[in-house]
Amino acid sequence: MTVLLVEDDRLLTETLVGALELEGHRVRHLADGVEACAALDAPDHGHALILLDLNLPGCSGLEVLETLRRHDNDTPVLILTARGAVEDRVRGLDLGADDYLAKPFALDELEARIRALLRRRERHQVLQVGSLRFDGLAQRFSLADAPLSLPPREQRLLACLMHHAGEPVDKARLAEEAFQGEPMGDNAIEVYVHRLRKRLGDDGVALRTVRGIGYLLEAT
Amino acid sequence: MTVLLVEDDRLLTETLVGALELEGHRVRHLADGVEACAALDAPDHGHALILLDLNLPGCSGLEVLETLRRHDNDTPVLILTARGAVEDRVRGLDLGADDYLAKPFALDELEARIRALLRRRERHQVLQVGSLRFDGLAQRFSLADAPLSLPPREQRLLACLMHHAGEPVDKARLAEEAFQGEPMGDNAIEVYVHRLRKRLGDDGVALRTVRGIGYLLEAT
DNA sequence: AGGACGCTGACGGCTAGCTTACAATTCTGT
DNA sequence: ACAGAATTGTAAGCTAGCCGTCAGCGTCCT
Repeated sequence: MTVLLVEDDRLLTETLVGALELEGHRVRHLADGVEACAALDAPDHGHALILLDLNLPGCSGLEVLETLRRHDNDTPVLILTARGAVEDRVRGLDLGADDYLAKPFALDELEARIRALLRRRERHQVLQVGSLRFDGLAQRFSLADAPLSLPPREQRLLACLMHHAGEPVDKARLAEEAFQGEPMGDNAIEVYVHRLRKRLGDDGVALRTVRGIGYLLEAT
Repeated sequence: MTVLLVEDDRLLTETLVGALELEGHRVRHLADGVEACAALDAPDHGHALILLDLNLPGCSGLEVLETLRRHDNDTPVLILTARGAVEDRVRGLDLGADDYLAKPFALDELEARIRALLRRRERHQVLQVGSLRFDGLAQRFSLADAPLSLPPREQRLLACLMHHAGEPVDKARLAEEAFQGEPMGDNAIEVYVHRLRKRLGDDGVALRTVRGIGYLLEAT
């Protein structure tokens, strides 16, 4: 899962992207409020955390946040705001932001808050479908109580399917959530699904294809 | 199912009622907050959707909404509010409204939101006719407790028929709702109905034809 | 009877999805 | 740094089964 950074200051953006990637996060960046609203329009957009500047071109960060919460999306949001803009901060928290940080801030401080938010989130993330389990904290899978090691892309794909276990997920969505817009061949998803199926075998969990719709993970 | 419109502006009301009925909705209208509270007092008031103006005589729309949710009623609510009344809007969403629209708005926009809300609702609904069930979330059918896998067009056709179970649906409507204006032979619906009948067999549900009118799905 | 409407089975084009193979890239251990 | 292994992206062929159409037949109404 990636971190979404919504920030228009170019210098700060570069600093943050660098620092976050060094910490091992994958980062997606948007500089415009309208763009951000659009990107967050899908019910599940595949971000683990959103860093949100309130002072944006296009539409304000508060509107972005409002849009997000209106979609019943509870992705943790950390607000970045100018020191002294108390009012905005308060409104942000009212709208369901999870934390805030006043600029300028120390990078260490930011990283600590991010870790805290992600930990809080992931602790809830032990998913199970049939005999397949996913430990969100350790980012590891096990199948029939045996650890299952997967290459990164297959991990992300499977995690995404587990998140939506029991309901079909269409390919476009899988591509977006698991591979975050990285360019890819038109049958890449199919190939990965094929590889995943080989690994999963027939051990109490099935990756069914729903023709014309997408794929669906379910217990057997 | 009907749409309930709670709105005191007479002109707007007339426009909306006209537009909604043109879209095929049955509309009930109340102009007063107190009346609305009373009407929504029953746990199931039989409305599919509520369009709620916040600025009402009697008692405010927010109170209506609060009443509604206090009764554990999760009917989708779309708030209509004056542009700029951000605070009310936010409170509305907090109280469990599903969406809002700032006046003045384009009718197209309203209709799009309504469709979205109703669709979202349907997606989480489980329909049942005789021994035939449709799980809206998983987009899957089961017949006599056995999973029934259908090709996409047949799925859409059957879903549409189940949605109007017990009442006849004419072919033009089926074509429109299930196939969304895609071009098709004049015989296509009949062929699909035929294929569906073969799959459904005689397992407690029948797809009767009402000559000159259309088709009708019912339990046997 | 005659016509309109609906039913049914069959056929062929076509597309979505599956599978395999292979080259490019990245990872890993020495 | 190097070789070998694993992962990744792409292409190509294959298949099942969906989709649309048609022609022929049955059924209902007047």
